[in-house]
Amino acid sequence: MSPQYTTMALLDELNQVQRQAVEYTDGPSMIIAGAGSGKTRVITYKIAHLLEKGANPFSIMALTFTNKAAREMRERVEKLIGNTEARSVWLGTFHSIFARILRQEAEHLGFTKHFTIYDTDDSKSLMRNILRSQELSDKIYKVNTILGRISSAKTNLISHIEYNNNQDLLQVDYQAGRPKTGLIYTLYQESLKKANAMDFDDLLFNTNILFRDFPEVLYKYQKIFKYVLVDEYQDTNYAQYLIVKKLAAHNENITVVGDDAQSIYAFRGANIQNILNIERDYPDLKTFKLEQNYRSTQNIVNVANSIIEKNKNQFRKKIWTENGEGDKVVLFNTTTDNEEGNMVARHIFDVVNKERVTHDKIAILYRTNAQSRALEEALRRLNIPYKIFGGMSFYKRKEIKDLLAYFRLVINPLDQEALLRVINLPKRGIGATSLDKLKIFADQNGISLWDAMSKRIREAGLPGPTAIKIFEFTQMIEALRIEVEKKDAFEMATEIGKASGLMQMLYQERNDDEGIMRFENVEELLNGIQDFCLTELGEEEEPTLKTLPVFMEDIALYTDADDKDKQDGEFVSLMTIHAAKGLEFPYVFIVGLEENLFPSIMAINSREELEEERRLFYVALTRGEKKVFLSFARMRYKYGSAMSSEPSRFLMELNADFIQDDSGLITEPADEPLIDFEPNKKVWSNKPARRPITNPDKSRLKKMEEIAKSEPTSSGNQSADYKDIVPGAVVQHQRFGKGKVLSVEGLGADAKAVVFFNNFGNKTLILRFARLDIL
DNA sequence: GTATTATCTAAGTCT
DNA sequence: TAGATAATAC
Repeated sequence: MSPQYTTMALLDELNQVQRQAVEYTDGPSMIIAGAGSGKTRVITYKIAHLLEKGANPFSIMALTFTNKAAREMRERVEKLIGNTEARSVWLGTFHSIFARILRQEAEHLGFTKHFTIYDTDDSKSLMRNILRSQELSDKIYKVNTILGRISSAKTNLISHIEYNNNQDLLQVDYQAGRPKTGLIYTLYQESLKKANAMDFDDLLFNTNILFRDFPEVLYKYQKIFKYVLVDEYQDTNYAQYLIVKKLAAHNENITVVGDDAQSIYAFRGANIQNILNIERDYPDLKTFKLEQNYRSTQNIVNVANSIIEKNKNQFRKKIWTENGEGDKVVLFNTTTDNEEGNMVARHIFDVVNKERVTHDKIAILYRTNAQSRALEEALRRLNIPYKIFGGMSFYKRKEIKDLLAYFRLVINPLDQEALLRVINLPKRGIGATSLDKLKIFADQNGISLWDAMSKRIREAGLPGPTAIKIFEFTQMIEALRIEVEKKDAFEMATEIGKASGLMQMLYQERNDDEGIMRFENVEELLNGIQDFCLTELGEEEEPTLKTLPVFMEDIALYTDADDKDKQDGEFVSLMTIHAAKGLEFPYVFIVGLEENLFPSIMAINSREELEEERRLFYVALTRGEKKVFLSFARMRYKYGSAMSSEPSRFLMELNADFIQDDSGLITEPADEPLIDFEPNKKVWSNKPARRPITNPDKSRLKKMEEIAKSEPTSSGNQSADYKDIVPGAVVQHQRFGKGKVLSVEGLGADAKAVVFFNNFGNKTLILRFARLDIL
């Protein structure tokens, strides 16, 4: 370990306030960090500074909200001080760090260390089962509503027992026509316990229980963690607040970093109050305010400030910058959402060609994931490389979840959701009727479904052949189970794939394009597991066996945004504004600025909700470094039918001085009469005073079209593109990356190509689905 | 028990 | 539109 920097040199890279914040290491502090003010820089330098002062890396806990932020932070600390020490810092998301602690201490709470973490789909499926067993209508007891209610109870540390004793809560449920919500909460928690499983909220809830009921355990961790740092503090909920408070109570070396103006997770229980709480908890709290923005141009900062000023609830502060004035923020509009996509694509085409920037400098941000489709199609038409974050990720695919469910079951046979998912996959003749009987039998005897199947199947009253099939299934799982700690993850995974018959089934189903994709996806998962087993082995630490449970712990809280393959390469990034928090891009497009979309229709009924939407807009704007584009469409497809839309109220709040208004919405009123795209629909009916010009800048538009058309590869329909896929061509695949075409068989969209990818070897791809881009 | 077809309905952001 | 569930036929 040889520090590359001395402490002094390290601190010289900070401005005065940043430096003070970093140097204040003994005692509680809060850093209010405006957008782009070097927040991550301060946290990483503080960790590095602590290490240089001789702190044990194991004594530092740094909590973030996303794995991505955690990884980025770790990399930056490694760069500052050399990596061996940085690797030992407890740096991760709230959920992953406390899942780790919960596994270590699981037996205190009546779980095993191999408990399963249920994702949202598992929770929903479990909830549906409970509603069915209670014969409650899922029309009245909406799965999402009930789960939302349970979730908010848990984040406020209200157990199901307390819930059922709380007259206020019961009253609310009663008046909402859902008097059995409390009972359902109890049944839900009991099911989780029986399944040796926790949902996302339980990870925080149970950590609180652990620290509350086992003071000696709490004390142990209080002594270990001398320094606790929390990123994005404005987005913590009560459960998180209390964990942090308890952990830090012994040493009081707590650093929280946040910005109330960027609080966008109130819907998930985040509580701004936590900022006030911490001031109350630590009367000698030292506060640092970072207000200088190093990221954006003056125009962008000014526009962002003009928006956030409209919020009543905020700690007054204003970010400022010494950066240049820059271009004005561009506002344009289009007739439809598809046209919006086209316009964005053309603007990107223009920016790339004129400003000579690469595609990875550009992001398109939207309010909802559903908006990505129109954008995606438009980008593809102009051959603009892009990557979508969020939405359907690799780990959400059916075939992947199926195999993972087998893994889960082998690790934790009590995992009922996994069991139900795979018991009849491939088909074993175990249908719904048998399972219903078994569930009733298990409930009556107070045992788990797994125990009913594996231990008392004779008593369940099933037809002989069915009982035998079920018993054989449990025997197969048990046999695999014996080996799960002895073999490495890859060996185990392939064995499970084989023994279950799943691989064979998928192999046989490769008769259409989707079948081939499914098989390839599973292959990719197995390759990934192999990589997992190979990496980190042979390093200086003692080589531990990378077992399947270790792999599963690693990916349990993995999300699409963490995908390492997606980090690099020259691609336009598409994501929700929520996902963009903490990121920055030179060019940012914020699309769909329409009423009922942004602000969301769900959030226009109270000032609090509306202010959160406004903060969201503020977050979006402040992602931009050089230039920001805003757009809205006058018509948008929703559930297949066209709906007219009005421009967002937020657009009227923009300070026009810093806007280049191509839409005519906020500057000059239109002189031409309003032209409706559909004569019978009144589009702007509610906004008589401010009428928009109907069309965007036509001359510009036409020119863009010419540029687009002059490009040989972007001249229109997809079939033209297929012609370019010939042996020898270098292509780009969304997941496999760069590759070389070896051979092509067939014609047009249905043709199959064999492509060699550097990282994945030879793949046979159907052109229609492969979406290959010519490089 | 399984495969196919018809019907219904969803509002959103994330670990 | 699309995905999930219910109904129907085999």
